[in-house]
Amino acid sequence: MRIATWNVNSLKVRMPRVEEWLDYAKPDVLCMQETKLADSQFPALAFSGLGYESVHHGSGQWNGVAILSRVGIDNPIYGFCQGVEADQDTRLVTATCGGVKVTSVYVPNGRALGDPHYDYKLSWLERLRAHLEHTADPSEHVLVCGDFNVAPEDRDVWDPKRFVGSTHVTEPERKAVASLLDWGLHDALRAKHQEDRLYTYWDYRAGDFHQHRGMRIDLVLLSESLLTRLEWVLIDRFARKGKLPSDHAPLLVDLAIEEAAAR
DNA sequence: ATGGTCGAGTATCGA
Repeated sequence: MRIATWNVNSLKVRMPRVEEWLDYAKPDVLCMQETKLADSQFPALAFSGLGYESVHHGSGQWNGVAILSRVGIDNPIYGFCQGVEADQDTRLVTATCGGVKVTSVYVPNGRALGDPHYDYKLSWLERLRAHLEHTADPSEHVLVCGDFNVAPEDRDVWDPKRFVGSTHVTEPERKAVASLLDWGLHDALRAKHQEDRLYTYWDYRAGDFHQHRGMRIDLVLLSESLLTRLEWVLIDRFARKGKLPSDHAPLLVDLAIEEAAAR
C-alpha cells in the first residue's frame, strides 16, 4: 500500500501537476495540504474519475486539507474531534483508508517568535496529540502525515546557523513534535535514511531549489505496526521541478499491507 | 545589492 503526502500550495493552480503525479506515482492514498479551496470548490468528481474517493476540509483562500483514497475512505473527521478545542482554521482531516487511520495535517506556520501565530502553532500541536489520543490507539495502523512546519533536527535544514531565532527549529516546536512520537509514532523517513540534505520544501525565492537550500518539514509518522511493515520512503524531487511546481515535494511510503486484505 | 517568488486577490499579505 502506497501512501503519500504533498503540500500542493493551491490545488486550483496545481491540479494539472497533481493529475500528472497520480498517473505516474500511483499512490493508494494521497494526503494534500494547502488546497486553498472551499469544500464546494474541491474537484471531487475529477478525482472520482481517476479512481479516488476523497474527503476535503477547507474554507477557501487559505489552508485546506484533503485525503484521496482508492482503497476506501471511512469515518471521516473534519478538524479536531469532539472533546478537543475547535480549530480556527481548516488544517486537518482524518479518515480510515484500507485499514489505516490516516490524518492529513497542515500545521500553522508560526510566522515569528513572539507572534500570536507562534503560540497558536504550539497549541495546535498539543491539540493534535489530544486528537490522536481521542480517535486512535498506537497499537492500531495509524499514520499522521503532512506539512508540520517543523524541522525535527538541525540536520533537517540546509544551514542551521541561518535559522537561529526563527520558527520551525525552536525547542518548543521540536518538543511538540517529539510528543507525537512519544505517543507511539515514528518518523518514517528517518527509519530508513540517516543522511543529511534530505529536504521536502524549498522556498521559491533566490533559486533555493537549484542550490538545494531546503528544509525537511513534511513528515510521515507511523505507528509501530506500520513501521514494521515499512518497505521504503521516497521524496519525489522530480515533482518540485518543471512547470508551475509547488514549493513542496511529495513524500511517499510503501507499506507491506495488502490493500484488499486491509479493506 | 542582505533581495530574490509565488498565490491569494487586485493592495498587500502570507509562506
